Amino acid sequence: MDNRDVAKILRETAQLLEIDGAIIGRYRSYEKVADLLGSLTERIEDVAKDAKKLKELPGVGEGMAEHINEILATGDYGLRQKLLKKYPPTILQLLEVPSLGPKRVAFLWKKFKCATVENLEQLARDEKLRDLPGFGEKSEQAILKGAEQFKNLGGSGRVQINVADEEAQKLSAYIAKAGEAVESVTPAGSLRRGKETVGDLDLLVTMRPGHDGQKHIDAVAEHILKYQAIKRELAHGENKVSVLLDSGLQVDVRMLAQKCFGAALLYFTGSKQHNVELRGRANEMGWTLNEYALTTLKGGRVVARETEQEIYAKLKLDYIEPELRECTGEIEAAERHQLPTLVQLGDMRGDLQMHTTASDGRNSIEEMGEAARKLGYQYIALTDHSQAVTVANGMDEKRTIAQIKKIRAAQERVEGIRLLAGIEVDIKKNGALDLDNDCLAQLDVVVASVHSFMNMEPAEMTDRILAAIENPYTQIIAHPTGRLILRREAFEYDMEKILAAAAKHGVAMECNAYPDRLDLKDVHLRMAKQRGVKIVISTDSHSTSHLNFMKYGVLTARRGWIEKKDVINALPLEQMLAALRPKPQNAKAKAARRANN
DNA sequence: GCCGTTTTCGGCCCGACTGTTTTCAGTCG
Repeated sequence: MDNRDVAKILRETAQLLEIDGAIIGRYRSYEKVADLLGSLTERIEDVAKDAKKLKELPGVGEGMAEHINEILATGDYGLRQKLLKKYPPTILQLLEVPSLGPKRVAFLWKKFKCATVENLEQLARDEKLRDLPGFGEKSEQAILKGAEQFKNLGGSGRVQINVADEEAQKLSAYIAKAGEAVESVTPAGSLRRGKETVGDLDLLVTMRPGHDGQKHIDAVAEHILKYQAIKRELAHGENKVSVLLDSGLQVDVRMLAQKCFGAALLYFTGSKQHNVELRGRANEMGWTLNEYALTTLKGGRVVARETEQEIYAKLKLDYIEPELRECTGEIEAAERHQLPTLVQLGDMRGDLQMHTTASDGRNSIEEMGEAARKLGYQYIALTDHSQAVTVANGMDEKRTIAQIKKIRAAQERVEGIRLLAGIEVDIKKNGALDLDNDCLAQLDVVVASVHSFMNMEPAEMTDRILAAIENPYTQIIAHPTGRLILRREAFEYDMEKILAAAAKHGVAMECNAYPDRLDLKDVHLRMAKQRGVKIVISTDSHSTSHLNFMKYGVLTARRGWIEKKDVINALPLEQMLAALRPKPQNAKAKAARRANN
């Protein structure tokens, strides 16, 4: 069982306990451990082998340790099963419906034995909810809308980071035009933390001093509500506007005085768990922290509020980058001045995976080179597909050799950037690479990846990737887990074994920056770093515009605590080439190289 | 169920917003 499976069982237990009316602390304790598992880099199965180590996890005591062991041993948990005899499993769906929480769900069950979204919708349509205590006509309407939304979004309701990022940019630009009262518009929330998917968008609007009265705030709110892409207004308070955009993305915009910006940015950036920790720390120091300020517990005197930096400093912490704020050890590291210096977009010197018209890309070698040069890169690798990927017009040995020549010829015409001849060679079902050694030896960069037989048994898939890593021509494993965000699960295999082999053989693991992939993901990148595996951040571009996806790869790497020194393509050309695994050079390849130099 | 330089019992982050209230409960982030 992996951490996610255990976390799911614990989270469901927490939800069922809450519906069942358990006291707050009891279900919170289950929630807390479920959250912890979501970000734990070690496998809980391994941790649990050592009883002492298991109980050292924050929030895991005698009882919880036993429950975890039960889950690992039996695949389920007695209390969860017991609660599911009392309530049907579908009752958990109801919690996903906006405007319904555990109290109302419990009430609807008690009153109507209602446990499905369909049943709920029927009750709302039959106007059976409006006369219930605590309900009314409006809540009935809200439930009806919520049920519809639940069905449309398949329950997930999250969008890829690039979608949220683009919406944020458009809306921010629009809000900035509200007039001179608006000083700045800043995205917070999971978008600022660089999470791979975003549930809803948080925008902070600071008001210019002297223009921050209610009258000005109301005017800005009015302006926002006239934004053309709004599907529905969800809430409108004194300093907050919530809307649903046509794209299905929910946006919360908060207007605030400039002097509170730091406290608000910290608060609304999250994560929730990070904030809880900070507030606890503030309390211990005799202060209280909320979205307006860090203030003294007694007397409410303001200690800090204008910038996040000031607040962290008062809490005796180094500044913590938003991408690290997931409560996975960043606060302890900040206390000990041991935070990593995260890689930045500006550190990137080149891009080592992209496609051209030779396979399934939309642009030529020259066009990709020109576009990359404009981004300030020193080098790129053109890595079209190999023959096994027939749908993408993959190249056999002959075409690959011809493509190398074309790239060398293009280099003559494109100045100011080095064009490296690469390949994205397919890892076949048996782990062999899809092109012969003579061909691979002539390439500057060999990127290997899986595009077929994705549903293999974990042990088989592990062996397959291991074979690819052990092949002396493999330098980079691209999109190592094959996941497509919100669409396809990652391959199941033994990540520990794969990373150990990559470290041993000097094979770099890719952080694929394409926003549908972001693969390796944050947790795996951190595991890779801890094991000394080198990282490559590449866009996998299929057109010149995709080259801009690099920022999402960098964000993901930052969430994995990756530093500039961990990233091969943050190195200048010669050093980057030296950092790639050296390939065996056969006589044919040497001759080909001599002819080119 | 966890946890403790105030506590081994009694708390568990906390404020905004909504809709239903005539002082508050539930939801949300």
